[in-house]
Amino acid sequence: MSQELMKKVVSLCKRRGFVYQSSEIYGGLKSAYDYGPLGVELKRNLMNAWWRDMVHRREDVVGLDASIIMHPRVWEASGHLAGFSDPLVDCLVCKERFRADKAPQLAAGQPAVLSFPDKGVAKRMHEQIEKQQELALERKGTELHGATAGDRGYVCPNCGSPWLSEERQFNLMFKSSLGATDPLGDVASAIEAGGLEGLSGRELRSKLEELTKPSAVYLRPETAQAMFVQFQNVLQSMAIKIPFGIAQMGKSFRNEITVEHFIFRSTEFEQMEMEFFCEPGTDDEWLAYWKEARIAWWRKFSNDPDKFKLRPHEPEELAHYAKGCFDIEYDYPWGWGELEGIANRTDYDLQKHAKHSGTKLDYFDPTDNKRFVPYVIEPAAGATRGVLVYLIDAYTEEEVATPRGTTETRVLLKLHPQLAPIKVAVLPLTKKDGMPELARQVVDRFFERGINAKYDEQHAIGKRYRRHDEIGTPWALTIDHESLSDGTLTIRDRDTMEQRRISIDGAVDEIERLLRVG
RNA sequence: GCGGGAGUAGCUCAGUGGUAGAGCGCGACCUUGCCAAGGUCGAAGUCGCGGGUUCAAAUCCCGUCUCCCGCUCCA
Repeated sequence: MSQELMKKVVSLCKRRGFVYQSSEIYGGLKSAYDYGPLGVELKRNLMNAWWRDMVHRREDVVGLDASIIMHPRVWEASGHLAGFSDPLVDCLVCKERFRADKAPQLAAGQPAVLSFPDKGVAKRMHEQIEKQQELALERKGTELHGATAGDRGYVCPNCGSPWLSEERQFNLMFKSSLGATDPLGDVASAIEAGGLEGLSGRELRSKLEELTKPSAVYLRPETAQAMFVQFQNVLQSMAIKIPFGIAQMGKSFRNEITVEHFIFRSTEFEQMEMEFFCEPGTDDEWLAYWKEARIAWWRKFSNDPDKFKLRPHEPEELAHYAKGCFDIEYDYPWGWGELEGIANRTDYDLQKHAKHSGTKLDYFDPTDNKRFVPYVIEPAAGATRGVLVYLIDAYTEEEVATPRGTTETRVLLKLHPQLAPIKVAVLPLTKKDGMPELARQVVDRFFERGINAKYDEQHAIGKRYRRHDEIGTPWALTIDHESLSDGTLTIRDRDTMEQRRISIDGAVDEIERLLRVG
């Protein structure tokens, strides 16, 4: 059922020009998507709404648009260079994949007991292990006895098996090289000079890294670090006082271990992040403030506010630098999942960058002659996730009666008018009697006011209504015979399908009014 | 990355070795004129890609890419 919903949304996205797979004619590129003519409008509307509410409508938040490639030492300081490579291991018995550092610790030589969900599985695994490992085990119900832990010092968290694959490093940041000369040239020279002969795999790797390091740069895995790195510049150039925030929207890149759920988790994604700098001691209040403000913001544009919830992080779940954290989760078709994280990052980032850069990153409060390193509350939202959430939220099917006495399914996107790609469709009832000409004049009035309107005369009127329902156009204005004589037109509501007459001269003002109300 | 499923027209899918199909959608025209109406005609497919088996492959085999589900990670 819910998987059906996801399929329908994905299909509609392609059919109606919201989201296409990247490089599709070349077979597609894994986890890369392009936003089509309607998708780009939806995404921009969402991001502009965020910017408007987070920056323009507040005195205490300013914007930033930093470069995607920053000094590589930024990522040393932030911990991303180290922390983004977690050793992962596969269980050779049950095929579970897990993080080595989070697996149950068991000293070498200790008895390792394997356990499985039922006897059938246990029996099958028993035979498989004895065949593969040439080792006799004893089966007691769902458990297998007689194995011992290896030198690795841990066992599979799922079944308890000591038979594990090699630890594999996953480099989650996208690496590139800065400069017009190819760093592989240096590697080639080193090989020619014989400098790489006789090295072990590990030594060779570190040597190659050393050779390529001078030109190595990374695509940012999050937009946040730029706000810390530019903290001092913003503070000084804007004459702004704490508490204040720096907001930024933009692309980030992560080599995720697994990408999934359409645009939910992709290697290239778009974020809307804000770092709110406050005095230590006020951080708990600000975390409470921002988590409420942020979930209210998401709910504002939704048809189903109950599908958003705040989930506090368990202490053991918290990132090492975070003092407290709330996720805003959405009830996706596959279950609850993250949409935004609001974290109390303490002074961790500013301290780190101060130390690594040798620059003081603190704040002097002139009112009480106090100097301190601010704490940071970070509401970090996924913009591309937001697009997906509102598409799912908006997708609606309803049974409607036809004039022929049958019923049929009407598909509509109940997008919030401020998010809808096209705000208003202007339709001549027929292609005759000067209706198209008058309708075009009406569209021009919307163009002049910068409202995305669409003239449409193709097919019968009912079909045009339905097509605009499907792309979420909230209002349709129809020029009919009366329009020609009395200067009025009908305005049709997407959700109720109800119509009323308004004056043509007042149409633009009316849509602007509805857009503000909506 | 590992395990499972899938890829045929824009979309949804049928087609299991013998001339690539349907519905919807799309385009033109006729008719109608306020909720996917009817009619006529039409365009559209590297059957994901590459290789192999075969007289013959969408169909069988191998490889590969992509998508979906699970594990894991995160905005």
